[in-house]
Amino acid sequence: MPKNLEFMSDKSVRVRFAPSPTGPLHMGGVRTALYNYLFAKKNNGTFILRVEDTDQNRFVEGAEEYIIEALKWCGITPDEGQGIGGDFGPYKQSERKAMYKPYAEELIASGHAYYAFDTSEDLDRMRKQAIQMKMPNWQYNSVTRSSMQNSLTLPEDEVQKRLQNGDPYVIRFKMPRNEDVRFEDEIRGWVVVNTNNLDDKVLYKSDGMPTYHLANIVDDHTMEISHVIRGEEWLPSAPLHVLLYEAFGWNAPKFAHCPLLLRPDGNGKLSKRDGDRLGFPVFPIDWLAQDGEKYSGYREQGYLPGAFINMLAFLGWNPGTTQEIFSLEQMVEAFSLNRVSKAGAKFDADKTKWFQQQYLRAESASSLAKMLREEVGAKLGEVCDEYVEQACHLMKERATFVEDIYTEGQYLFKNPTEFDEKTIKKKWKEEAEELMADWSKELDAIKEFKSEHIEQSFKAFLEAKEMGIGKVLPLFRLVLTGKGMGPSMFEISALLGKEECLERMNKNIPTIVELKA
RNA sequence: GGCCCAUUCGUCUAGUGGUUAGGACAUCAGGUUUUCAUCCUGAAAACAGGAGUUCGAUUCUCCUAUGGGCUACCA
Repeated sequence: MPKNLEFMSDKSVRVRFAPSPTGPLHMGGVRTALYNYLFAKKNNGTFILRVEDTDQNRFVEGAEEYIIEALKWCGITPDEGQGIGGDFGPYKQSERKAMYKPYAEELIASGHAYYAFDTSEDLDRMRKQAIQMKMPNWQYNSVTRSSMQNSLTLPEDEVQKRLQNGDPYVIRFKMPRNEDVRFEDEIRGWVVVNTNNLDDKVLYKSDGMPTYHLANIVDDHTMEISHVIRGEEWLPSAPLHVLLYEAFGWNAPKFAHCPLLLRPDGNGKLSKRDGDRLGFPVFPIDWLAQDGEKYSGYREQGYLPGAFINMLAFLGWNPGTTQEIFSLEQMVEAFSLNRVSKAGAKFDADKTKWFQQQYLRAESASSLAKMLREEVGAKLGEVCDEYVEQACHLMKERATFVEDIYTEGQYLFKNPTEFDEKTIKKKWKEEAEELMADWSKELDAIKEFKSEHIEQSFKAFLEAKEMGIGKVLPLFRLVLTGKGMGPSMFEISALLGKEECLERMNKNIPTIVELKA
């Protein structure tokens, strides 16, 4: 029996990716989105994008657009949600603002929440005092709330007066005392927390916005979310969420907390600054911060989206077989939450490159040619598509990025101006000039200028000269390409064509002779 | 500090009481190649420690250590 069958049985699968637009989405977030997407598709479900912008202070211009574009580049586009639409909108919490207050009030009416009038300054003072008394963890909770300014301690008419006055207030969850909250996480199994360790979280802020906790529960419920798949950093607040569902009398969705992405060096979770410091991107696509600082992305570094996604998926998930290269469709087929690992995974830049190399190699010469044109465009000069395609064919085995095809194989597009010193030193002997001049004549005599004919002619030339291939071919390579290494010289010369070859022989032999002297 | 989560080669991981502890990346050594890359072959490399449970623990339980997360009117 398929392991996911249980999810298909009662209600349909609806999952959401719910980032907040406080900046660019980093690769950890992309992976969470990916797991949501894979899970949804695997179970014929719906993948929803919801924007959690309840913190007006942290709003960053362009972040929402960035998220949508990044997901699009990765190929994990939502079925429903912000920027797409659907029957459960709006999908941006600031646009749902009006609907949260009644829910908060419902909780007050049922005794699960209360008004609190303490200001941020009051709370700061409490915390500082506590630290001075060597109690570093002051919390607004079942014991401290009795000495604070709230609707549990103040007389009813005083509460009403303050509310009518428009005094600022928040609504807090009344955390029950000494209760074990338990839930079964799809990845971790049973998690148990005692409510004595939990505080009276603010549900509704004095600015009229809900906090993440309230908005999250209300939205997940009203959007009929079946599974909450999110990062491990949410695990500590999951018990609160479970309690909230209970307080509302709603069925809670299933939870799955994914392991975090860790930095490859040292400790801690992967963060914004690690990338450019350690020499790899942490973002899917470039992000230009408002202070002008640029954070680089995989897309602009030349990674193929498939490679990026494949690599990400394997940071914390595996199919249980030895197959490592998976298209998005194959991943959907193979995915299941119970094969997601529990421990955090250190990001590995080398393996990422390896994935990229595999994906590049899997591309056809013609699609590589197309990409190369898009990337380096005019630098290629006036060459036909077929030529570019051949160049890609020759270079792709030794390239990691599309751009490498050009940077490593510039000589395919123009006569080299630089000649590898080491090769000159090692291979260019006294007789080289004459040898190459003779070979030039042989080249000129080749009627059908094809790889196999050039090779035949070359072999004959070697025999006539009674010389080994290792003495002569590197010289030919040096003259034509300026390099000491690369693809087959016969294929290169065939691609360049007779005319170009002869011209380079004429021009470059004297240049090298001069360099040698 | 408190709470929660985690712990197999350097890294990502397979493994669910009995295995020569498997694979991949990286590393190293051979082979192929004019060369480089690719490719092929091979090598080195791990169950954090300690108690239990058991005929037998990498696998189950507990403790310790280490790592990580959370601890805001942020998400």
